[in-house]
Amino acid sequence: MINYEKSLNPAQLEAVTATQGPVLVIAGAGSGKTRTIVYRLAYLVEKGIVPENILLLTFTRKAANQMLFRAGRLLERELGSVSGGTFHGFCFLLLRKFASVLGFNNGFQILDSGDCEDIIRDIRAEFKLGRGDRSFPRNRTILSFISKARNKEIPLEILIEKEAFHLGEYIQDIKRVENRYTIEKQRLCLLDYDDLLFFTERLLEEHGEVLDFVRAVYKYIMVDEYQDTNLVQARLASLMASQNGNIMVVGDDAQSIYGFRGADVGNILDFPNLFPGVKIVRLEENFRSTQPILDLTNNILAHMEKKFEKALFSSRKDGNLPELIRPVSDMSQARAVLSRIVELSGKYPLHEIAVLFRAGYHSYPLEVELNKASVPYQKFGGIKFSEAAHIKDVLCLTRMVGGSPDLLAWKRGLGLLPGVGPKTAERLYKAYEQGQHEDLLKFARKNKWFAELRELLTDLAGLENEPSRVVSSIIEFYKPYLEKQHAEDLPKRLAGLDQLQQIVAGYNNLDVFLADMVLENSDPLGFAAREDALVLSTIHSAKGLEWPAVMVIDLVEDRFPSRHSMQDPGEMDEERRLLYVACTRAKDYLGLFVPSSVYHRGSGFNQPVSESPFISELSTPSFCEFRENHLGMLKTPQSASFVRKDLGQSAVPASAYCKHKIFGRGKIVMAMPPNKYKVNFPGFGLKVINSDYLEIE
DNA sequence: AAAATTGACATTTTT
DNA sequence: TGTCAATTTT
Repeated sequence: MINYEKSLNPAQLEAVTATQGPVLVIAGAGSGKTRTIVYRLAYLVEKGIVPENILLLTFTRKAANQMLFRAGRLLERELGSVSGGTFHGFCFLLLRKFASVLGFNNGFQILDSGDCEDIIRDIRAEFKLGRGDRSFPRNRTILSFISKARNKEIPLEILIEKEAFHLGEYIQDIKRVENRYTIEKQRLCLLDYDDLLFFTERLLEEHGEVLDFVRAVYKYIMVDEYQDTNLVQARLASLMASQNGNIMVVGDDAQSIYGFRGADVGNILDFPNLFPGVKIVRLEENFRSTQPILDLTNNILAHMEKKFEKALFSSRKDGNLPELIRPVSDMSQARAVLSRIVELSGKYPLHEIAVLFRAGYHSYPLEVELNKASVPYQKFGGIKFSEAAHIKDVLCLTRMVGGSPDLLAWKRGLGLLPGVGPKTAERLYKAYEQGQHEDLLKFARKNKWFAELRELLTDLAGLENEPSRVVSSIIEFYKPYLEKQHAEDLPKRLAGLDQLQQIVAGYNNLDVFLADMVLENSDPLGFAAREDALVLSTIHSAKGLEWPAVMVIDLVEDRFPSRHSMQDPGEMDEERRLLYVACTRAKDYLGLFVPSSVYHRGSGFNQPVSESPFISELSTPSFCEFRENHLGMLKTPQSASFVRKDLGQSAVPASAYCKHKIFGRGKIVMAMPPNKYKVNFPGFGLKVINSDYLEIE
């Protein structure tokens, strides 16, 4: 038996043991949210609930797997029979099971964003929209507005009026595209991400027997990261749970960072109205970060326009102040980060150090430095593995193996063959769809590459349950094309194909594999993070994770907050929450980097940039500041330390960050520490510059 | 109709 | 940085 009282604090215990009826858990960052869910899973099973009756919806499948693994370890049994995953993944499985109910007799395919763009491109060509008009919105832009309008459930024209006024003149054209897009998807049995959710809702609402089935199976529902659900997801959850009301949702409004995708903080705030009699539990004790780090994050939160009071406190009272480092440029920033990493790696293994940033490309200069220094790293976020051109090629060829016709896959797959372009590909597809095999045969006699592909597809037909064999054959077929097309970075791409083979080895069904490749962005090598690699990640992909040492880079205007968000105060708040999420990932060390200039593509020079307003607005310095001198690097005294006045004699080992090689010589300007700290730099002169800064000579 | 070439351009975040 | 669309050549 598990001793819950001993392992959990009172609030956590309350959330764990409230198994009947609706529960809302407001879980501050680092408050043991995952622990609570894990123990609750175990508790339910110990109380005799059959694992099959539990549904755990999380933001990534990786998170779900981890929780199931940990609960299983507590119980000393496998919990694989709990259903867990993302909303989208769950919806896919449900729709697949009941595809025929919705009229998809030959199944359906899931579209990734590249597929969707292809459809939009065709529609634009057909309507001859935006020919020669350079300001006509890009396909990607059109698509993102269509999706956003759907997610927010507001008409497209209103969304565009509100968020993209400059596109006003194109509203009618975009609406035409939207209509056609919907029709086209239906015709080809294709579902995009949003369709998965809306079709599932329709399935449950219009088919009572399906709803009854779902309710009978999933008697206990838990939803993690509820602050990032959108309207239809919230409706799905309540639809499935409303009969017996055994639903627990967990979230933190301060960490809502997916508004751009239609996530609605209102969901978590409205939950009590949706389920009257809900039990509300607040987890406010932070087990992750040291108090100086929490002081900084509370400081960030204090500037929120819309404030929800939250009093996070830590039992880890000691610890270093977060540091703020101002390198002269982004290149210099990369070197400074590298130098910190080298130093931190004496204390922590590489995979316990993370560098976080706002957008995928912000890490490029750093990646160059890491490669030069042969520091292994693993990057999360940015481009999706399955959307890299070569992976996508292989996946499309694989899609052609399944029996059901798939126009997009045919177009891309056949387009690889010499002598075949869009027109021919479409012609061949039509022939295939209508069973005119003679036409295909005729072309095969003319084009040996097509003949070869046809033969391969025939050989692989019927191997739906051995996806691994299918994919390896496809890869062998594809390799010559890869060599021809991507000769420059061949080794990297070949390695990617190897990875793909490793991934597919874990599947026994081709369709499920293909769907997962579209639905599962997280790490390509499964849920085992590499043990020996530094972590680079966008902040969005860092959600829910934690590291002993965290660095946040590019805290400058236009990058963080992103230039796009500057107009709307609501989006500004979301950016601020994003910084909050980034900083609350840190357990012991937090480093914030503000380069004074960044490389500007257009001019080819470094342009000066000002610091992020989120840094300027921090009222009292919650950090120790270092400024890089233009003459070179600065050296800090090794014996420097901060002494907490209220702790008497015991010195805080601030020297840990005062001996960096990058700070080679010159002067240091640092922030005046908060009142309760006293600076102690033996052997060095301290000069007060103003009420905010000290200079050390 | 397909392939090669040029020229412009735009870059958040993710299921 | 590479991606995307328009243009020219095969």
